[in-house]
Amino acid sequence: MKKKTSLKDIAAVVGVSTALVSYVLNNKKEGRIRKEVAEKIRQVALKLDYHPNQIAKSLKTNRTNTLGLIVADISNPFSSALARIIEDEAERQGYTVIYGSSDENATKCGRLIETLLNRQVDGLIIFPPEGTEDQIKRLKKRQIPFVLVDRYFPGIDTNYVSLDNYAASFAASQHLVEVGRKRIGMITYKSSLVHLLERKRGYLGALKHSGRNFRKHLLKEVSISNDVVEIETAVRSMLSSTGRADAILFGSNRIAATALKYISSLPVLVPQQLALVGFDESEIFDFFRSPLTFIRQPLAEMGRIATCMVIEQPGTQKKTRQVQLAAELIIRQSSATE
Amino acid sequence: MKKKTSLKDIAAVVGVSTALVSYVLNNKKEGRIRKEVAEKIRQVALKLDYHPNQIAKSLKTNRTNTLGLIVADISNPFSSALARIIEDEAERQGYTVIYGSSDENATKCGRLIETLLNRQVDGLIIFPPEGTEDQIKRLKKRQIPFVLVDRYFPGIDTNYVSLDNYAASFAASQHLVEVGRKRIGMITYKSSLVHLLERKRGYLGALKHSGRNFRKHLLKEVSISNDVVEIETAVRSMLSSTGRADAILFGSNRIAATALKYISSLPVLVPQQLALVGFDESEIFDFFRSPLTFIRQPLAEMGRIATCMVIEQPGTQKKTRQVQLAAELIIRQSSATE
DNA sequence: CTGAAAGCGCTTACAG
DNA sequence: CTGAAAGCGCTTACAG
Repeated sequence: MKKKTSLKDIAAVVGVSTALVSYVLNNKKEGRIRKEVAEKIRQVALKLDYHPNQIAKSLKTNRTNTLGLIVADISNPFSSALARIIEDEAERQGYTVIYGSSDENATKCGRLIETLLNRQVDGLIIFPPEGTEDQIKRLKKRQIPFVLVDRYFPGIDTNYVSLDNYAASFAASQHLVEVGRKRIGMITYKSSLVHLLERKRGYLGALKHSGRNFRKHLLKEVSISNDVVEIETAVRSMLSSTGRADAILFGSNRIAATALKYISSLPVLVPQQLALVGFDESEIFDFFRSPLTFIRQPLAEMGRIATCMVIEQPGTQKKTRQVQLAAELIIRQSSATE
Repeated sequence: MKKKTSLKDIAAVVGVSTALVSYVLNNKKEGRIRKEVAEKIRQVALKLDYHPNQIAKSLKTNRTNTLGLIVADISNPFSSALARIIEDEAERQGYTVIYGSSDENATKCGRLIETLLNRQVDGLIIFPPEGTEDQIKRLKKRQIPFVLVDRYFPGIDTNYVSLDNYAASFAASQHLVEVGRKRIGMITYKSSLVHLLERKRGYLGALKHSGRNFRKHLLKEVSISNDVVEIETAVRSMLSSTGRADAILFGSNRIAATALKYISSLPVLVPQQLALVGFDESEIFDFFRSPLTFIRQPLAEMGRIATCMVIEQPGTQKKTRQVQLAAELIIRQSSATE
């Protein structure tokens, strides 16, 4: 790379100090600098194609105007949709974003946090994986501005933006009850992450509320690694047992994708024999033989609020803010009344 | 944020110069520093929870170990899949990545390049939108290490990694000929971007090669903004005219997604009356009533090569490298023999 | 009103 | 062998 032109170069040409150049180019001491000098400086800056070195500026000001984003996996549509919203909102406020994928792995998340912090990001937006409580506590203690998205830890008082997963899951299950389903099942992740626990709790709550019995074999918890065989096995056993499911709620769009592919290959009628509801959105929901009923998360709002929270957060730790957003149940053919 | 501990703090505690601390912590003058001093420094660093400030380091070394990535839209699966591969490869080599979405807009791309450069990225990986020739030339002149991905400009000698789009499109069209299709259509983008021109050229080439006539009404070029109505209109007119299409090749996964949704609503049999082939991958291809035949791009290779190219590129401009990767045609039901 | 000097947190050529 | 000094490219409190 060719050497870039610096304040010093401009100062040398014009015959003033770098300080003066800095003032002029940042419009700092408006009017208090001689017109001709200011004009000359601007001209030379243009001619030498000057572009400020943000790194140097950051070292001095201790602000990088950079946000660190740690998602589960940038190639997952849920993550990348949020990444796009965060990018746009960050740009609007003059920030750029560095990203990393945790793969739901606590160790990798820890490494990522360290890397981003070493790069002096002004704040962190994190989808925390299971087992990262200590990392989050440490961030708090170090007074790093950050906000948790999608999930959070009830035991730690932090900023977060999340869906009201309990209500969303309750509403979806309730809907299945209302369309006359008797044996409603759920496939979700085996995890201690609160958003997933809430989804399970919402499902159980709705069953109880409507006097349905909870049947152990209709609640399947699969590994968060999204193992295809495990999900197919779960579907198969829910549909083969004596009290076979007549409805299934999927705990995530990844689970739904795998399960739907498998169900497509089975001789089961949707929704007649089996009603289905998905969590999150996915283009494939439109292409399943009966377009899927699903729980829509307000991603735009979620991303925007998270970005604003972490940027606005003042140097001095004010009190934390928790936001729970409401989901919307989009009812379509896969859960139509029989 | 609390003040972080710096080399100075450690030096003060131990009673040595910051230089010495730097040497020890970077294992620079191994053995040439007294054991006890080195040990003491390491201990204090640990106790004070020292983490090097990459910003300061960067200012001095003129390297940030950061890559700038400009995709079309991070929320598009094609972009985000590549973003993930680039992230992984960059991490392996000790780099992090800043991203931005151009939305296929030249002005936005220019702004993005400036922003990333001001942040002193060590290199740029770019999906250049239409009309960015001057920006790319400028990058070359400034001797910024960069690599173009997916598309490139034939008139500018740069590094790039792209698909052999001509061959891919030729093979797909040829395949449709071989399964007995007579009136093969294509819906692609109206664009001067070389990868899209090549796709069109491959289609036309295959027709010619097999003695098929090119029929103007069977080649539809739609706006790159992916307008739903425009794509639906294209499909409708290809299927309604007298010489109606009995096969369609889609020029991108976005076009395919919209077209497939529309075709699903029509009383047309796939593949009996209409064979279909898509470009790129998409989960929805599996869910269309006849799983779609598609052209698979070697994304992993593409991302990896691009990342290595931009990192390896030496300070002194060596000669550029161009890579064209071969696609794979995945044949499935949507183009099965009648 | 104007601008020289100090310093952000590092690295490393160079002097002793 | 050991380590003090200079400097990367900026900003801004402060002196004149």
